[in-house]
Amino acid sequence: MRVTPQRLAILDALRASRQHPTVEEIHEMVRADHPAISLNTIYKSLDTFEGVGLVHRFVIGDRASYRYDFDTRGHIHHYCRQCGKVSDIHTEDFGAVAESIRGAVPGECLEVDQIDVHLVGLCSECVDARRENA
Amino acid sequence: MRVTPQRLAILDALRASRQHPTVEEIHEMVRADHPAISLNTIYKSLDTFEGVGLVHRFVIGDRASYRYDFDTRGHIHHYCRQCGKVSDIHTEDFGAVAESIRGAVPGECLEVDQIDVHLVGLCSECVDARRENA
DNA sequence: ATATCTGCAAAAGATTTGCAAGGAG
DNA sequence: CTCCTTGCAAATCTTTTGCAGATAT
Repeated sequence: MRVTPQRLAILDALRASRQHPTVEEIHEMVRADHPAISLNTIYKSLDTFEGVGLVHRFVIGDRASYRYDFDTRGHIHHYCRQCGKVSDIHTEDFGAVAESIRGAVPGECLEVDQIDVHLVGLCSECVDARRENA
Repeated sequence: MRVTPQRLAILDALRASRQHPTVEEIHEMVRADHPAISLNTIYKSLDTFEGVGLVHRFVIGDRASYRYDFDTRGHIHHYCRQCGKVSDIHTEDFGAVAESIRGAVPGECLEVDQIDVHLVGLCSECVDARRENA
Protein backbone atom coordinates (compact mmCIF):
# COMPACT_ATOMS: atom_id res chain seq x y z
CA MET A 1 0.00 0.00 0.00
CA ARG A 2 1.44 3.31 -1.09
CA VAL A 3 1.54 6.47 0.92
CA THR A 4 0.34 9.42 -1.11
CA PRO A 5 -0.54 12.98 -0.15
CA GLN A 6 -4.17 12.26 -1.02
CA ARG A 7 -4.35 9.25 1.27
CA LEU A 8 -2.75 11.11 4.13
CA ALA A 9 -5.23 13.93 3.67
CA ILE A 10 -8.15 11.49 3.68
CA LEU A 11 -6.97 9.79 6.84
CA ASP A 12 -6.36 13.15 8.49
CA ALA A 13 -9.81 14.37 7.60
CA LEU A 14 -11.42 11.22 8.91
CA ARG A 15 -9.41 11.30 12.10
CA ALA A 16 -10.31 14.91 12.69
CA SER A 17 -14.02 14.32 12.23
CA ARG A 18 -16.18 12.85 14.92
CA GLN A 19 -19.14 12.89 12.55
CA HIS A 20 -18.82 9.52 10.80
CA PRO A 21 -18.82 11.30 7.47
CA THR A 22 -20.14 9.89 4.23
CA VAL A 23 -17.87 9.68 1.21
CA GLU A 24 -19.28 12.91 -0.12
CA GLU A 25 -18.63 14.67 3.18
CA ILE A 26 -15.06 13.44 3.31
CA HIS A 27 -14.62 14.69 -0.24
CA GLU A 28 -15.74 18.15 0.83
CA MET A 29 -13.39 18.18 3.80
CA VAL A 30 -10.34 17.04 1.87
CA ARG A 31 -10.96 19.49 -0.94
CA ALA A 32 -10.10 22.33 1.39
CA ASP A 33 -6.45 21.33 1.05
CA HIS A 34 -6.56 19.31 -2.17
CA PRO A 35 -8.91 21.12 -4.52
CA ALA A 36 -8.27 18.67 -7.35
CA ILE A 37 -8.89 15.43 -5.48
CA SER A 38 -11.54 13.29 -7.10
CA LEU A 39 -14.47 11.56 -5.47
CA ASN A 40 -13.20 8.36 -6.99
CA THR A 41 -9.96 8.62 -5.07
CA ILE A 42 -11.93 8.96 -1.86
CA TYR A 43 -13.91 5.83 -2.66
CA LYS A 44 -10.88 3.78 -3.62
CA SER A 45 -8.68 4.92 -0.78
CA LEU A 46 -11.30 4.28 1.85
CA ASP A 47 -11.95 0.88 0.36
CA THR A 48 -8.26 0.11 0.61
CA PHE A 49 -8.11 1.36 4.18
CA GLU A 50 -11.03 -0.78 5.14
CA GLY A 51 -9.37 -3.80 3.57
CA VAL A 52 -6.41 -3.48 5.92
CA GLY A 53 -8.53 -2.65 8.94
CA LEU A 54 -7.49 0.99 9.25
CA VAL A 55 -11.04 2.28 9.21
CA HIS A 56 -14.53 0.92 9.75
CA ARG A 57 -17.33 1.20 7.22
CA PHE A 58 -21.01 0.99 8.04
CA VAL A 59 -24.47 2.07 7.03
CA ILE A 60 -26.95 3.33 9.58
CA GLY A 61 -30.46 4.76 9.71
CA ASP A 62 -32.52 5.48 6.65
CA ARG A 63 -29.66 6.88 4.65
CA ALA A 64 -28.22 4.12 2.47
CA SER A 65 -24.77 5.67 2.13
CA TYR A 66 -21.49 4.43 3.41
CA ARG A 67 -20.14 6.11 6.47
CA TYR A 68 -16.61 5.79 7.74
CA ASP A 69 -15.18 5.75 11.21
CA PHE A 70 -11.54 6.23 12.07
CA ASP A 71 -12.12 4.52 15.38
CA THR A 72 -12.11 0.77 14.86
CA ARG A 73 -12.50 -0.19 18.50
CA GLY A 74 -15.84 -1.73 19.31
CA HIS A 75 -18.46 0.83 20.19
CA ILE A 76 -22.11 1.63 19.69
CA HIS A 77 -23.50 4.03 17.09
CA HIS A 78 -26.62 6.10 17.58
CA TYR A 79 -28.58 7.55 14.68
CA CYS A 80 -30.96 10.47 15.24
CA ARG A 81 -34.02 10.02 13.05
CA GLN A 82 -34.78 13.72 13.45
CA CYS A 83 -31.55 15.44 12.43
CA GLY A 84 -29.63 12.49 10.98
CA LYS A 85 -26.63 12.89 13.23
CA VAL A 86 -24.60 9.79 14.03
CA SER A 87 -22.90 9.70 17.39
CA ASP A 88 -20.60 7.33 19.19
CA ILE A 89 -21.55 5.73 22.42
CA HIS A 90 -18.31 4.81 24.06
CA THR A 91 -18.93 2.61 26.96
CA GLU A 92 -16.32 1.31 29.33
CA ASP A 93 -17.93 -1.98 28.88
CA PHE A 94 -18.45 -2.73 25.22
CA GLY A 95 -16.75 -6.01 26.03
CA ALA A 96 -19.72 -7.04 28.12
CA VAL A 97 -22.12 -6.12 25.35
CA ALA A 98 -20.07 -8.09 22.80
CA GLU A 99 -19.95 -10.98 25.22
CA SER A 100 -23.69 -10.97 25.64
CA ILE A 101 -24.19 -10.89 21.87
CA ARG A 102 -21.76 -13.71 21.25
CA GLY A 103 -23.53 -15.68 23.94
CA ALA A 104 -26.78 -15.39 21.99
CA VAL A 105 -25.23 -16.84 18.83
CA PRO A 106 -25.77 -20.61 18.57
CA GLY A 107 -22.04 -20.88 17.85
CA GLU A 108 -19.77 -23.43 16.17
CA CYS A 109 -21.59 -23.37 12.81
CA LEU A 110 -21.06 -19.74 11.86
CA GLU A 111 -18.23 -17.29 12.19
CA VAL A 112 -18.40 -13.75 13.54
CA ASP A 113 -15.65 -11.26 12.69
CA GLN A 114 -17.40 -8.04 13.41
CA ILE A 115 -20.20 -6.81 15.61
CA ASP A 116 -22.15 -3.65 14.85
CA VAL A 117 -24.68 -2.24 17.27
CA HIS A 118 -26.88 0.49 15.85
CA LEU A 119 -29.40 2.44 17.84
CA VAL A 120 -32.07 4.61 16.27
CA GLY A 121 -33.85 7.32 18.17
CA LEU A 122 -33.35 10.97 19.04
CA CYS A 123 -30.10 12.69 19.94
CA SER A 124 -29.89 14.85 23.03
CA GLU A 125 -30.25 18.10 21.06
CA CYS A 126 -33.44 16.89 19.41
CA VAL A 127 -34.83 15.63 22.70
CA ASP A 128 -34.15 19.08 24.19
CA ALA A 129 -35.74 20.83 21.23
CA ARG A 130 -38.86 18.75 21.59
CA ARG A 131 -39.03 19.45 25.30
CA GLU A 132 -38.87 23.21 24.67
CA ASN A 133 -41.69 23.06 22.14
CA ALA A 134 -43.90 21.16 24.52
CA MET B 1 -54.07 2.83 4.63
CA ARG B 2 -55.77 1.06 1.75
CA VAL B 3 -55.72 -2.63 1.12
CA THR B 4 -54.87 -3.41 -2.50
CA PRO B 5 -54.00 -6.65 -4.24
CA GLN B 6 -50.48 -5.35 -4.79
CA ARG B 7 -49.95 -4.63 -1.12
CA LEU B 8 -51.28 -7.99 -0.10
CA ALA B 9 -48.96 -9.66 -2.58
CA ILE B 10 -45.97 -7.72 -1.27
CA LEU B 11 -46.72 -8.62 2.32
CA ASP B 12 -47.27 -12.24 1.37
CA ALA B 13 -43.99 -12.40 -0.50
CA LEU B 14 -42.12 -10.84 2.38
CA ARG B 15 -43.74 -13.14 4.91
CA ALA B 16 -42.92 -16.18 2.82
CA SER B 17 -39.27 -15.24 2.46
CA ARG B 18 -36.75 -15.84 5.18
CA GLN B 19 -34.08 -14.17 3.07
CA HIS B 20 -34.47 -10.51 4.07
CA PRO B 21 -34.93 -9.60 0.46
CA THR B 22 -33.94 -6.32 -1.15
CA VAL B 23 -36.54 -4.24 -2.98
CA GLU B 24 -35.41 -5.70 -6.28
CA GLU B 25 -35.77 -9.23 -4.95
CA ILE B 26 -39.25 -8.57 -3.64
CA HIS B 27 -40.14 -7.15 -7.03
CA GLU B 28 -39.04 -10.39 -8.69
CA MET B 29 -41.04 -12.50 -6.27
CA VAL B 30 -44.23 -10.52 -6.57
CA ARG B 31 -44.03 -10.42 -10.34
CA ALA B 32 -44.74 -14.15 -10.44
CA ASP B 33 -48.38 -13.37 -9.63
CA HIS B 34 -48.55 -9.70 -10.64
CA PRO B 35 -46.55 -9.37 -13.84
CA ALA B 36 -47.39 -5.69 -14.20
CA ILE B 37 -46.45 -4.49 -10.74
CA SER B 38 -43.92 -1.70 -10.77
CA LEU B 39 -40.75 -1.35 -8.75
CA ASN B 40 -42.04 1.98 -7.59
CA THR B 41 -45.05 0.37 -5.97
CA ILE B 42 -42.75 -1.94 -4.06
CA TYR B 43 -40.75 1.02 -2.80
CA LYS B 44 -43.78 3.02 -1.79
CA SER B 45 -45.68 0.18 -0.21
CA LEU B 46 -42.75 -0.98 1.86
CA ASP B 47 -42.15 2.56 2.96
CA THR B 48 -45.75 2.80 4.07
CA PHE B 49 -45.53 -0.52 5.87
CA GLU B 50 -42.43 0.58 7.69
CA GLY B 51 -44.15 3.77 8.73
CA VAL B 52 -46.82 1.84 10.58
CA GLY B 53 -44.40 -0.71 12.01
CA LEU B 54 -45.55 -3.65 9.93
CA VAL B 55 -42.07 -4.42 8.62
CA HIS B 56 -38.49 -3.62 9.55
CA ARG B 57 -36.01 -1.99 7.18
CA PHE B 58 -32.25 -2.21 7.50
CA VAL B 59 -28.99 -2.17 5.61
CA ILE B 60 -26.28 -4.69 6.34
CA GLY B 61 -22.88 -5.70 5.05
CA ASP B 62 -21.22 -4.10 2.06
CA ARG B 63 -24.35 -3.94 -0.05
CA ALA B 64 -25.89 -0.49 0.27
CA SER B 65 -29.44 -1.60 -0.45
CA TYR B 66 -32.47 -1.65 1.74
CA ARG B 67 -33.53 -5.01 3.03
CA TYR B 68 -36.88 -5.77 4.58
CA ASP B 69 -37.90 -8.14 7.30
CA PHE B 70 -41.42 -9.24 8.05
CA ASP B 71 -40.38 -10.16 11.54
CA THR B 72 -40.29 -7.05 13.69
CA ARG B 73 -39.43 -8.74 16.94
CA GLY B 74 -35.95 -7.98 18.18
CA HIS B 75 -33.36 -10.36 16.82
CA ILE B 76 -29.83 -10.44 15.48
CA HIS B 77 -28.86 -10.41 11.81
CA HIS B 78 -25.80 -12.12 10.41
CA TYR B 79 -24.26 -11.17 7.07
CA CYS B 80 -21.98 -13.58 5.25
CA ARG B 81 -19.18 -11.66 3.57
CA GLN B 82 -18.53 -14.62 1.30
CA CYS B 83 -21.95 -15.36 -0.21
CA GLY B 84 -23.89 -12.30 0.93
CA LYS B 85 -26.62 -14.26 2.68
CA VAL B 86 -28.40 -12.59 5.57
CA SER B 87 -29.68 -14.85 8.29
CA ASP B 88 -31.65 -14.40 11.46
CA ILE B 89 -30.25 -15.34 14.78
CA HIS B 90 -33.23 -15.91 16.97
CA THR B 91 -32.17 -16.21 20.49
CA GLU B 92 -34.43 -17.00 23.41
CA ASP B 93 -32.78 -14.19 25.12
CA PHE B 94 -32.63 -11.15 22.91
CA GLY B 95 -34.05 -9.34 25.91
CA ALA B 96 -30.82 -9.88 27.78
CA VAL B 97 -28.80 -8.56 24.85
CA ALA B 98 -31.03 -5.50 24.57
CA GLU B 99 -30.74 -5.01 28.29
CA SER B 100 -26.97 -5.13 28.15
CA ILE B 101 -26.94 -2.62 25.30
CA ARG B 102 -29.28 -0.22 27.03
CA GLY B 103 -27.13 -0.51 30.11
CA ALA B 104 -24.15 0.72 28.12
CA VAL B 105 -25.97 3.88 26.98
CA PRO B 106 -25.29 6.84 29.28
CA GLY B 107 -29.04 7.38 29.38
CA GLU B 108 -31.45 10.28 30.05
CA CYS B 109 -29.99 12.58 27.38
CA LEU B 110 -30.80 10.53 24.31
CA GLU B 111 -33.68 8.37 23.23
CA VAL B 112 -33.54 4.85 21.81
CA ASP B 113 -36.49 3.47 19.84
CA GLN B 114 -34.81 0.68 18.00
CA ILE B 115 -31.82 -1.59 18.43
CA ASP B 116 -30.11 -3.31 15.51
CA VAL B 117 -27.38 -5.86 16.04
CA HIS B 118 -25.49 -6.80 12.88
CA LEU B 119 -22.85 -9.48 12.74
CA VAL B 120 -20.49 -9.91 9.81
CA GLY B 121 -18.61 -13.11 9.17
CA LEU B 122 -19.16 -16.42 7.41
CA CYS B 123 -22.36 -18.42 7.29
CA SER B 124 -22.30 -22.12 8.12
CA GLU B 125 -22.31 -23.17 4.44
CA CYS B 126 -19.28 -21.01 3.66
CA VAL B 127 -17.48 -22.24 6.77
CA ASP B 128 -18.10 -25.82 5.63
CA ALA B 129 -16.96 -25.03 2.09
CA ARG B 130 -13.74 -23.59 3.36
CA ARG B 131 -13.15 -26.60 5.60
CA GLU B 132 -13.53 -28.95 2.62
CA ASN B 133 -11.03 -27.01 0.54
CA ALA B 134 -8.47 -27.08 3.31
C1' DA C 1 11.61 0.61 -13.72
C1' DT C 2 7.24 -0.76 -12.63
C1' DA C 3 3.26 -1.67 -10.34
C1' DT C 4 0.11 1.17 -7.96
C1' DC C 5 -2.55 5.28 -7.58
C1' DT C 6 -5.01 9.36 -9.39
C1' DG C 7 -8.37 11.87 -12.04
C1' DC C 8 -11.68 12.03 -15.55
C1' DA C 9 -15.59 10.25 -17.78
C1' DA C 10 -18.97 7.05 -18.38
C1' DA C 11 -21.65 3.25 -16.76
C1' DA C 12 -24.21 0.85 -13.48
C1' DG C 13 -27.11 0.56 -9.54
C1' DA C 14 -30.49 2.34 -6.15
C1' DT C 15 -33.98 5.49 -4.73
C1' DT C 16 -37.08 9.44 -5.30
C1' DT C 17 -40.21 12.54 -7.69
C1' DG C 18 -44.03 14.10 -10.80
C1' DC C 19 -48.01 13.14 -12.94
C1' DA C 20 -52.13 11.06 -15.20
C1' DA C 21 -55.13 7.15 -14.96
C1' DG C 22 -57.26 3.63 -11.98
C1' DG C 23 -59.46 1.67 -7.94
C1' DA C 24 -60.58 1.24 -2.76
C1' DG C 25 -63.39 3.06 0.70
C1' DC D 1 -67.35 10.55 -5.32
C1' DT D 2 -63.02 11.40 -3.47
C1' DC D 3 -58.62 10.58 -2.16
C1' DC D 4 -55.09 7.22 -2.07
C1' DT D 5 -52.54 4.17 -4.92
C1' DT D 6 -50.50 2.52 -9.15
C1' DG D 7 -47.51 2.53 -13.13
C1' DC D 8 -44.65 4.89 -16.17
C1' DA D 9 -40.90 7.93 -17.09
C1' DA D 10 -37.50 10.88 -15.81
C1' DA D 11 -34.55 12.79 -12.41
C1' DT D 12 -31.44 12.30 -8.64
C1' DC D 13 -28.11 10.23 -5.89
C1' DT D 14 -24.52 6.77 -4.88
C1' DT D 15 -21.08 3.59 -6.20
C1' DT D 16 -18.27 1.09 -9.61
C1' DT D 17 -15.57 0.51 -13.80
C1' DG D 18 -12.18 1.56 -17.57
C1' DC D 19 -8.45 3.83 -18.97
C1' DA D 20 -4.42 7.03 -19.73
C1' DG D 21 -1.13 9.65 -17.37
C1' DA D 22 1.35 10.49 -12.98
C1' DT D 23 4.03 8.94 -9.00
C1' DA D 24 5.70 6.29 -4.82
C1' DT D 25 8.82 2.75 -3.93
